Amino acid sequence: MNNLQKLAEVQKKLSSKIVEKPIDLDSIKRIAAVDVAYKENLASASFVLCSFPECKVLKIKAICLEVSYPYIPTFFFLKETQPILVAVKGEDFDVLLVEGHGRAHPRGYGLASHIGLLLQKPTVGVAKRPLKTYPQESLAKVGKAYVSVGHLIDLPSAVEIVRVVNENGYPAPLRLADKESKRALKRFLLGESL
DNA sequence: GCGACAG
DNA sequence: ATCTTGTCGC
Repeated sequence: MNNLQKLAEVQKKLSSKIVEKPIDLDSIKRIAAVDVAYKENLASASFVLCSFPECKVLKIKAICLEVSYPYIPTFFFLKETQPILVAVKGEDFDVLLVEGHGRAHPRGYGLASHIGLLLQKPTVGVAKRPLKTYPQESLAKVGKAYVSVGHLIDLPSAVEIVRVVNENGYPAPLRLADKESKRALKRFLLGESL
């Protein structure tokens, strides 16, 4: 059995630890989002915190790191987990939006689930495109976004949350995170060249 | 040559 | 994800 097959087995095992349960939207006061941008071997992970449900920006930041793993389809978490953990370290929020899938994954364990399990915080997977295969009923479409459970939340709650912060078909916090990670990356590279 | 699945 | 100008459309 090769390393990827072993890693796939790990995903299957961790998948059973994912908890799906409804969340009272009234208990959510702060929603966060993370995204990562790249430039060759450099990764820039951003963290955006917004009020909920108003969705006003409370905090925004980004960190730069060396890329440690390549992107391998269905093993996306391998490449983005480290940057995200560093960006989220020390931060607090009630629910986290992650760019990528959660349970809507061949083995029911995408990046959003992995981050949720590691942080033991509610996470929602939000992707621009669906994967080829995923568990039935695990994926929902909200605007242009494909939503799935990351951890400590259920699909109806995840869908409602994404609907509330939806802006032109995509959750505002994630759109901001995407912008910020790219902006920080360019700023970092420019700074290095001076 | 075959397949080509998030970012 | 990233490489990339103008261009078509709401």
